[in-house]
Amino acid sequence: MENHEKPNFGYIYPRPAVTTDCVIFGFDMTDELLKVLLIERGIEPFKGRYALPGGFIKIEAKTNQYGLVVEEKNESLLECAKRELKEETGFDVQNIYELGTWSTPGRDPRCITITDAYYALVTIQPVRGGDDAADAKWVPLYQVLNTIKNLPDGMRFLAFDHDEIITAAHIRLQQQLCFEPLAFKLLPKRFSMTTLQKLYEAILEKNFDRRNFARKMLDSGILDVFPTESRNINYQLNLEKYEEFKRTGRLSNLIF
Amino acid sequence: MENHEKPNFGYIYPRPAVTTDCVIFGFDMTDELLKVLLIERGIEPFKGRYALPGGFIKIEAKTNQYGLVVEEKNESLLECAKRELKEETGFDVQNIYELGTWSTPGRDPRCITITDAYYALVTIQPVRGGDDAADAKWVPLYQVLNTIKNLPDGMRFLAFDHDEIITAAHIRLQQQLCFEPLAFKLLPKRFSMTTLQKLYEAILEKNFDRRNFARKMLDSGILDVFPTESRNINYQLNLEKYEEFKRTGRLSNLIF
DNA sequence: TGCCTTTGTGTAAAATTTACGCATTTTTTG
DNA sequence: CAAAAAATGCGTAAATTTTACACAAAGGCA
Repeated sequence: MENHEKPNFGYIYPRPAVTTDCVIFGFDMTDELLKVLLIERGIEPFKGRYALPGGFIKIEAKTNQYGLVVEEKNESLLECAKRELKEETGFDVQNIYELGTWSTPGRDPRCITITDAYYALVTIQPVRGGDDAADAKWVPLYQVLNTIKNLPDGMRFLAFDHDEIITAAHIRLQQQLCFEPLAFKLLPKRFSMTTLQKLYEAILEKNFDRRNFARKMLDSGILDVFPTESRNINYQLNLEKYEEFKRTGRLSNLIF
Repeated sequence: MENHEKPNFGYIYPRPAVTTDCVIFGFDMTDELLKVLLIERGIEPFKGRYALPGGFIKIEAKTNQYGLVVEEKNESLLECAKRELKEETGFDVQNIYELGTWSTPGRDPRCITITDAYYALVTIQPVRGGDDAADAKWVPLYQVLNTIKNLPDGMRFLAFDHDEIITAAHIRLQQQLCFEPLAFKLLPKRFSMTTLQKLYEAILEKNFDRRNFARKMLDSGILDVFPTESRNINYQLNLEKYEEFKRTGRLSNLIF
């Protein structure tokens, strides 16, 4: 990382540095809050501020005896995002989606840096005894967004332009919920209807009628039903039926 | 452009080259087809093949007497996309949206290149006597997509990975149509209801009932009505009312 | 045990979507 | 130019979906 803080000596045709950043969403079933995973920065710039996990793309250049580049190997941006996530938070993320690029001149004080932002959905482990990744912290999304919204003009809460990225990620998550069964990726395999509803409410910032919500979900046919020991019922997403529903059904049936 | 074809001599910490590409959509009212603007490449690689307009991001680096970079100026990726569009096609594009990045290793035979793809919506000028931009060509989208779909495994129609980009752009356009009045940006200010319907049908690849389509559009309240000399009626998007509708109305009312 | 909360199951009214009918104007074509 | 064909404006009735709300049974808690 520190490599890139140096000016690019002797490089006549400048290229921007390229990073990835990732908004990791998790649904905390204990307090029913949608949360994001933030990292406290240990180095400048923005030392001590919270930031999205991320880092520079890895390119391995092999040079011959004359210093000429004879072979280059790079990872894709998606691979970069996954690798950085694993390194910084320990998460092996499956459900990760591209959000967009941020490239405003001056966004990184060190050098010209463009970032490709992602968002990922994980299930927060109910028992999290001591984080692997030091300084990683689950923060309620609404707290972050409110803080950002109420900031004086020109002030920022997170490092770099991560305020903008996290705001955009939330909007995207809301929209994406209309086309994909994203919510289920934030839950354990089986869940109660109430939990599912709380999650939808947390993401969309709306409240739904309990009975209408359940009917809509069940009528869509994408859920398998599992009785529990108690009177309660658990549900599980049936992926085949969901794909079928996407093809034949009215997608707007899942828009609330 | 050719600058970047050289290996980056002596640059110890390699960075990828960064480009933008853009899928320009236009609706041809003469034949009621959704079209995309393609450029025939005049240079290698992929000389003679069609490609999306685009190019490398501009960074101006000032070096001092010792060759150290003392100041860098860059454009944002969006600015880059707009500039390349203007240069290559003559279009001064207003309605342009980010699509995503493509960064698969090896996608550019010259060097490690990642591209940030955009899609733009323009009104095709009814009279286009000779294109400003040589070798720029409006091609029916369905023709391009069909060609791509029916290609033998491993074969490509457009240069680079532009097959994938154009396919993704179409899907995005379809989805975006549910949240934004995108279609109107492909039409002249005033248009007939039939034209609007044909455009929706072209984008979504579905047919609608004429009377139901018109009612849905008119009931949403986002259109202003203008009589013509003949019995026919013309319409025009009312942006204020559309914003109002986005806030208060059910967005799915505009999903077909 | 009694009270409160949560969960499962409905039902009726309102709103929306869908599927057409028909007369009139405009365009096409022999 | 006139007849046929296609396009346009204005409807209505049935089917479906959404919304609003009632009530009984099960579980948690003082």
